[in-house]
Amino acid sequence: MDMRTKITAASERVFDETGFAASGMDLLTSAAGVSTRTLYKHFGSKQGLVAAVLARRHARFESDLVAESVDGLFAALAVWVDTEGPRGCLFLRARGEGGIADTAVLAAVDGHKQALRALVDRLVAAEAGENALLAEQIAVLYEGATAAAVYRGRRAVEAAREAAATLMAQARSA
Amino acid sequence: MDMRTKITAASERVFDETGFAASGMDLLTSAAGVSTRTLYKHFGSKQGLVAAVLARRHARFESDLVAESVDGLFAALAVWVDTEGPRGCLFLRARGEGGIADTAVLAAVDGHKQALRALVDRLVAAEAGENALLAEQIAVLYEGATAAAVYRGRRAVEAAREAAATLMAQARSA
DNA sequence: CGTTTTGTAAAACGATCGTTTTACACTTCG
DNA sequence: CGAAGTGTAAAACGATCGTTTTACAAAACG
Repeated sequence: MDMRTKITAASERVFDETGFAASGMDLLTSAAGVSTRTLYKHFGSKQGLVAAVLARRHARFESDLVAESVDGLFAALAVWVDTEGPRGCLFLRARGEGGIADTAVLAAVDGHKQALRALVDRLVAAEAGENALLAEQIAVLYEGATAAAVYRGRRAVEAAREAAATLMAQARSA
Repeated sequence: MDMRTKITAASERVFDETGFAASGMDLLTSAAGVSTRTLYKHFGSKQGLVAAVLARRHARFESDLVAESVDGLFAALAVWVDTEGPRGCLFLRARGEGGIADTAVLAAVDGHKQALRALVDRLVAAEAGENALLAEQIAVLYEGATAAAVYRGRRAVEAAREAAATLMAQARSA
């Protein structure tokens, strides 16, 4: 495993569990098992590391969420919540912390959300035809399941999954 | 206006716009127009101020969201987003920052979310009878609208509102 | 073999953090 | 009047922050 992967993998976990601002460089380097100097050689700054972690998160998101249906999207989210734990959307959390939300971070958040939206659009269109409102509703359900799972756990994802199925069926029959 | 209100009102805005960890005490005191000493006399610590701000937020939430229907709940959220701006749920953001999420903060988050859930339960029961799954779905839509509005704006709230209406109608006719 | 690269360990940098303290002004009220 | 209470202004506290630097080890490669 190369250094960049080793460091971003460990940092992703630390940021996710501890928060961005609250994760100091000492914690990040010791979690990755590398020296301060090595980390700075590869990422330049903490903001650079944050951007790299968000890029990794997005790549992981895209490889894990290979859903071919709206229902499969929520099934994949349920698996993610079970295996990674329910800690909300890391992109929105980064954005919400403001102090670390520089231009690169904001661009990473926008890119991720646009990709997610494009996926939802495609799945909805395949099952119920082009329907911008329905796609927005499914996307809101997905976002809500991610956020609500933080304090409601698996139930939130399952409820969102069933709500999505109801909305899709309703749109298909109309 | 008494000191506690003056300080918590200004701090709520600062925390919301800047993030918790990224808002230093200097920024908070100057935004409130008070001295460092006065702030510490009233709140003891930054964590104490955060807890007081979350308590104020919850009180404001309860007085603004006097909804008597599920649809009214989303209508009130639309007004909130229009007037306050879409910056996500302040409670989940506080929780997500980890570094400031002490026991008091976690308790404030839980209390707020349980109150929100109780409100949804009551509104759903009044319109469609006791229905735990439906209430969970409406709550997820509400949470999703709050989160998605950060990058989708008003549209997310309107989509959630219509999705909730569809789910409520479906449940009422079943 | 000698140089370059890539890494570690650890000290040190200035800046900023949350917090405390010192010193002083203005009410309030017995 | 005089004491207590509440406020401001500003310096200073030690701790920690992100970052840079110094010193050195081990492998890679011409």
